[in-house]
Amino acid sequence: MEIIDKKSIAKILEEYISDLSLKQIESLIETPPPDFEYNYAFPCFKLSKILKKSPDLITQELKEKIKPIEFIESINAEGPYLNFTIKQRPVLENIFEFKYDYGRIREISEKMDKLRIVVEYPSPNTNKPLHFGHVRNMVIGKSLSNLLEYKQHDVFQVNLNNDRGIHICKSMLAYKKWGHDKEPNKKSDHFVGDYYVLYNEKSKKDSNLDKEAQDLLRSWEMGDQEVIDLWKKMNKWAIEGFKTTYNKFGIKFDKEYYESELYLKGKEKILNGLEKGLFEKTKDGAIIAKLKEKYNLDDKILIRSDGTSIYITQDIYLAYKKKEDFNYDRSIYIVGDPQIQHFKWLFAILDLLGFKEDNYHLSYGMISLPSGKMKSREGTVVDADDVIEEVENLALIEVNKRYPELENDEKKRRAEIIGLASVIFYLLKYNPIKGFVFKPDESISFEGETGPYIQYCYARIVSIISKSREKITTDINWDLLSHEKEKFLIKQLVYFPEIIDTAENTYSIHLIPQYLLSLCQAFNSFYTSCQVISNNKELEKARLLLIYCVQIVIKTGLDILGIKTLDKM
RNA sequence: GGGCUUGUAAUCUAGUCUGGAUAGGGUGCCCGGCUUCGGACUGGGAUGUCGCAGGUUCGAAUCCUGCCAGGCCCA
Repeated sequence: MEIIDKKSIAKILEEYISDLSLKQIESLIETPPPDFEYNYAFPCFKLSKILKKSPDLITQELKEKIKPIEFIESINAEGPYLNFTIKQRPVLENIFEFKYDYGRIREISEKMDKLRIVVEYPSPNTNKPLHFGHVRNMVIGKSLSNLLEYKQHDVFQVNLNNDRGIHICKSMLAYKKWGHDKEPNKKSDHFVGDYYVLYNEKSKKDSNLDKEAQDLLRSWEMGDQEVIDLWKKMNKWAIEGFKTTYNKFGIKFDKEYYESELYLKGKEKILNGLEKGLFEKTKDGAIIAKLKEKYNLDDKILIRSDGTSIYITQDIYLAYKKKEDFNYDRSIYIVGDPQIQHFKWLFAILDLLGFKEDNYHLSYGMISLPSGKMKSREGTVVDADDVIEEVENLALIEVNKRYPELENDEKKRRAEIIGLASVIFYLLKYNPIKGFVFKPDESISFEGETGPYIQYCYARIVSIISKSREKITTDINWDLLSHEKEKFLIKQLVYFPEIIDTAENTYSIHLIPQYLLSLCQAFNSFYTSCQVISNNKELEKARLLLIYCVQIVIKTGLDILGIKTLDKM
């Protein structure tokens, strides 16, 4: 067994290039444009500068020096590029042998270090249901967790419920005034959210309400039993409602934190830091962190002059708490980009306190509507559950069109899987840094670069395999996979492990959907020009192996994204 | 006022970290492909000042500087 990837190519080159390190060589290796048959290319421009020779000449010389390698089909000098073509056989043999592990073939064979990683998401407020922005957060958090787990790390998924503060008091006040002790007659987080919207409607006309909400918050802080009971009841509804939505996406938390239990904590850490001279006290008595010199950040107030602490104090506490709970090597926060500054401060202050852990804020852009920002207080949001339901209904219509005779339960099962795939894939295929405008009609589709496109490809493969009477084996005539489409398809398969690797190292989940699209495009193109089942049984066996390998890779990729496959769709 | 970030065809987007082969895809538009394994598919075509202007370089969508526009954060 020979692992085939960029690293393997770099190792070969290392023997012949003394002027560059292995790492440098690896980072120079690139993937040639699609219509080149080569799998990898090494451009010799850098060497040309060092050696003061023309890149073309260096390429030529390298080509002549390099001895034949087991898994390399051919090495080609083309201008300044040294091109490598991989043999097909070891690629398909690796996939066939490693199956689901193919994407982590190095970790499995070389026993890499395991890390303990905490991923925190989606951390909602408990006064209103989840909206589409939360869905983006959830699918990023979930798929990243899946990816890290796939790469053999111990992953702990945690959630921070923002369950206290003025926002929840507003919902509580509205319920108190107009709720008449009703029990939820709909999904319970939506029930709670209705009162939040109601509050904001009423408060436009009645300015006293804001004062009453503040009073309610004060009573809560004083521990007024009646208020606490109401607060508990409504939070329970909200959180129970969320759980149903989390379940849809297969999300389960190892631990849930509650702001109400944390918000007073962290003060001692600050006071401790003050004693050690890490922070400063201003004239009016506030405590601040001076971060300009060391971190090039603005000063940050930690405790106000009236002694009340602010939001960041509890996050400082929570960082320590998570360390205590999970003894992590790395802690990742999935939080939207409005909070970028907040996390810069948080990490700087933690660093100042001597808490030198590997913290990372994975931020993502906000989703807005054609009419502008989503505003939950006005109810102008894309509701998470609504979108999911809508997409599932669309999928049901499609399933109905194709299979009117199916049992209703089966139709629904398929529609749910297809609909979710569409949503998840749509949210994960773009670079998370970009915000975007959600247009319901255009955004969720089943055609083109979509989840169902990938699922369809998978179902086609399943269908062919089930129709063939041949056994899938690596005992095939390797010379038969010579069609241009076959070569191109195998070329895509080679890249899977390093795509997974880059996705992990740079937290770039979107590389996986992008990769699956190119793989499936390659498959569909192969499909239209190459018949698998045929009278030529040797050819059938060879192609069967090929599509079986494609199936494994698709399945592995979709699994990481949290998308289910269907044998029939 | 300070900081972060985005700008690629009608439209959405990959590529930008680490400069390198013809800027890849999708939607929409035009013309094709099912008596062959699933047409949620596929073959071809038209559409580009890679925001603008300089600079660095043999070579810039990619790096640097300035400007313009959007988003966010801080004050």
